[in-house]
Amino acid sequence: MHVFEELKRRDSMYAVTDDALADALEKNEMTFYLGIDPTGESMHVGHLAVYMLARRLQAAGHRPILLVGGGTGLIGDPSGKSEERTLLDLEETLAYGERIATQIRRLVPQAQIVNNYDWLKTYDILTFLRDIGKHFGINAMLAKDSVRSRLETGISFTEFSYQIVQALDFLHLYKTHDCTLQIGAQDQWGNITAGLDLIRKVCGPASKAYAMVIPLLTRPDGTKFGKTAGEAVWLDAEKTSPYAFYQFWINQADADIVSLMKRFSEMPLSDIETLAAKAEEAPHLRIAQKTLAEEMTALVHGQKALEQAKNITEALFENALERLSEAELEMGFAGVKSATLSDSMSLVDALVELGLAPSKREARTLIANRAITVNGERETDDTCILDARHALYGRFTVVRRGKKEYGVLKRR
RNA sequence: GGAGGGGUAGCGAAGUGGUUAAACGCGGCAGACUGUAAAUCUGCUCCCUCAGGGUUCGGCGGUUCAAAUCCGUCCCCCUCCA
Repeated sequence: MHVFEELKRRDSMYAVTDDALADALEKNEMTFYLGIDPTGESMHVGHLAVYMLARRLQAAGHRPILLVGGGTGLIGDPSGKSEERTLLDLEETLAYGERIATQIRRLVPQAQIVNNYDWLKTYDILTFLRDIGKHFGINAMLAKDSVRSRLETGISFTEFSYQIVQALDFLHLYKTHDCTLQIGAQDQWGNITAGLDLIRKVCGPASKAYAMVIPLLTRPDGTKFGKTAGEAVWLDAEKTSPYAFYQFWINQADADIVSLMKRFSEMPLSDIETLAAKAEEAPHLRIAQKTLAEEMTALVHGQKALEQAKNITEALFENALERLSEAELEMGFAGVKSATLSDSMSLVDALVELGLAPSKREARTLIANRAITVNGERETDDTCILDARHALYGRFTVVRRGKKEYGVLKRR
């Protein structure tokens, strides 16, 4: 099956500018680009979908350029933002850019990585206004969703200009790298088409460039994909442990998992269908969730981290902490809330200290409600004191609230 | 400008002088069941601390032994009239 058709079937295509793209993708080796503005220190799981698209195109023989928006990040994309953002520092943006580039490199190994700060930083204003600005009609710019939705609440000239700056990227890559396709998420449509318009005006009607955007991830119940308890699921292992990342996928609902597999997994569609059939027959095994969790965790964090995540999952959910080695305990709980303990501490204080309860009073309530477990044993005594007797390997005391929230006390 | 109705905990909504920290529903958090699911059932859900205390019913001021409840005043919302 051809990539274009495959992408359609995988619900990974929301819109393309021109159906001739199907042909172009089939006949040529195209160079395409995908950009991200480094507005934070890590990407999250929501960013992953479009990088999977990049991988698919790459696997189909096309050449990816992954752009880090050190320059555009300094301007601020108004898309999807209801109000003006405060500007980020240059150093901060560049530092974030470094970290994000590292993540990108892992997701799409052989890709070329560029930073638009390199060509935007020296752009002079007269050239910009005369050679570029002339090609942009204010009316068209105002009509873009990203701007129009802000006319009521207000938008600065800086953010208003964002679409031009991003268009400049596409033009630059078109000219210097023969890049003829930009991909992105649905909300980037306006910015991407701005680039196409600019290319056509600067390079003439014979120029040919395309856009392809993926649909937003939506869930049947309308809740947002990519968050657990309101927290974003990050790709950075420091911010979201590989175990938590694995769990995020494991916890996807049956109703969503097949469409998520189509979007994220690199398994052939036929295999996904087979898997979906199996899952429907025996939903309790959650084979689809497990398969996707494994694939995504291995991709983002590597095979070793995946093995750990699975091992920890097994021990935790079978309530068999003793099965974990000292090293596994240490690594497994690396990402969970922890506190150090010199001698002993009351369970109530420990719950507060670990952030598992907001106050001592609520800690007691949780204990009374049978929500608290120490090293896998339910503890219902709110006068319980944690000391050396509770320490696994003489070092770790694992406190759990509810089914999935953990904290660990580490003895010095 | 005039007439009426209303502002109660995250949301919706009872309560119109005293056992009311405030019914009930939703949401949230747990427990049972299960598949780390859904549905269902059960408990908890103003704040802090051990017993006990503190602060709430739009704001402020008053009456009273006692106020979400009565009085004054101010602010905001809705409907109708001008």
